[in-house]
Amino acid sequence: MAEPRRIVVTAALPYANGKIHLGHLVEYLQVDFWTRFQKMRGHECLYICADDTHGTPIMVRARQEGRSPEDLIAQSLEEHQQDFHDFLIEFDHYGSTHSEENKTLVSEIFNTVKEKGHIRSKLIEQLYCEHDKMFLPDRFVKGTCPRCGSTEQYGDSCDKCSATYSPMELKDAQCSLCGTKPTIKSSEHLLFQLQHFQDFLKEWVPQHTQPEIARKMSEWLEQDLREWDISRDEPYFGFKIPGYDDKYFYVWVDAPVGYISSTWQWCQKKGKKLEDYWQHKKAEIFHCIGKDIVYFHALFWPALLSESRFKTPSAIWVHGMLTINGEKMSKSKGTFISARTYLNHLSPEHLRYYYACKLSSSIDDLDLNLEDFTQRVNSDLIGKITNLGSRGAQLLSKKMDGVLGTPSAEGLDLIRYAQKQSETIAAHYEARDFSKAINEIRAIADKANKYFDEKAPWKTLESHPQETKEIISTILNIFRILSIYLKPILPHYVSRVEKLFGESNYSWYHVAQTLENVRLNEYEHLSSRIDPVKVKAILEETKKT
RNA sequence: CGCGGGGUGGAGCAGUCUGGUAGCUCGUCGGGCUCAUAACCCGAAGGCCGUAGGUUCAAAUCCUGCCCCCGCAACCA
Repeated sequence: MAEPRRIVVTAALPYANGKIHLGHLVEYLQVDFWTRFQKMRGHECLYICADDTHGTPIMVRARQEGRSPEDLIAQSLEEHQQDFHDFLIEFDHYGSTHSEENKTLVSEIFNTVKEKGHIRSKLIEQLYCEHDKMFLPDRFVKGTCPRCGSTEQYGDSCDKCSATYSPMELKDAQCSLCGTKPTIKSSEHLLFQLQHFQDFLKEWVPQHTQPEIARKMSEWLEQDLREWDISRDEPYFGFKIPGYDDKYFYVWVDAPVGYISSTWQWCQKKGKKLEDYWQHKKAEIFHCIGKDIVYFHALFWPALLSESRFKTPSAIWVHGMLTINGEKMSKSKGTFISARTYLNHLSPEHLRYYYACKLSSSIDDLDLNLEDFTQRVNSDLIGKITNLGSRGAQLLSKKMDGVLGTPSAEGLDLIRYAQKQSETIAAHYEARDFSKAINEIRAIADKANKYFDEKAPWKTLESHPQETKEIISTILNIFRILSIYLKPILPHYVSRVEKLFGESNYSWYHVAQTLENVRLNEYEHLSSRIDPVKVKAILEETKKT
């Protein structure tokens, strides 16, 4: 085995103002597959995440619910962690951006870029609600589009005619909270001089993102970059900017710093040094994000990091959005399925398997077609793969003595073939082409089923017990190998397979062994078929809530 | 004419860079098997590759226009 790598992988921090839904899971699950795979390969690989807790929406909601923002984010943190846990997502550390560590690092990074001359202040005019006593971000202003006259449009753009404009241009503007007509008020803002990083980013972005993303980013990079407003006025829920009494960091400044501070918390827990993960030249850092938040991660974030003591990321992995039955998730269509609602009816491993079947390293959207989901899980995972173990184990235990024999030469050929796919499948996992990995795995299962059928061992139990056992032992060894390949995706399922064979803690390198003369433990049901009624129940529950 | 991505049998995808009999899985239909979670095996039907043009001996693949879907458009997160 090669020298162990030292890797930190992050998934985007979920916002504390909302529930985890199936769209979020596209990201958290694929990172979970990848990090579990790396760990099986013997590498040090941390899966780091945290709740994103600051900003206007949290403050406003806490105010509406008559409680403190701290109380709200504490509840959210608990719910999020429970959802992730129940989806078998295994973080090495799950923190919060509302932590002392994060506050320290945000201030440190800010002070560094300020000392290097990348911050200037400027008076900025903004809509202000006299009733709610706050400046209004774009999404808190509603009015009529100045171009096409559509009503109920937000402050930044019109979803009817796709015009973009400033909130000041919006006609009949109203505060979306209280309906009051906003006034215009100016205040001092701090601006990060992103344009200082134009050359750096022009070179950096294409080297650290997928080609499609680099093309998209060139839209910004070919123009002159603009300065980025990183301060917000009171009232705001966030960290105060050092040196100012009434200014707060914009949530998108402290959110990505949460990647580092959450790693730092893990280090403290484990007695490790943060430098080894965020500064050491051997360390690899990957950010997995949706295509909706690319510019924060591919422009602002590397620019900030480039002036700090920390490394810029090794790569940014951008994935597409989730659609359900081919359409955007929608509350009105009842397809805004929360993680919890799904879990109330179905096994997390079914969704894990389905997403793995469809995930690649491209930025294409991923469609959760509920009918396809049901069929694919039932046919592939249960019918082809699981059934192989079920047939083999029960044949051996119920009709024979329950002890694995030695495969024949022909059987060994098949086992060797399954073992030989190891590096191909590993390469697909490494490249995050999970769908290709699953294709390879399924192809092995197909061959095994064919072999099973051709040899028909159930017919020769009495007449040729020796050969019969050779065949069943071959099938079970292949089933074992398939399980090892599937372990990053189906951790609980595979732990039951480990138990069946009297083993534990499969690493990737367990595929090289062939099991012989081992007594099987009792066969436990590994996974159930999806009953379409339960899929319907999920949709019904979603419509109700 | 804002930018990027996508549109391939009923469903989900591969193939497009490097033109040359349209491939995989599911589903459907017919047959086989009965060890297994109505699972497994064999066979068949089903596609003018979004659309209209162009280049070429030859286009899903290269070029152009148009339509539809997703995302972005720097103060929503």
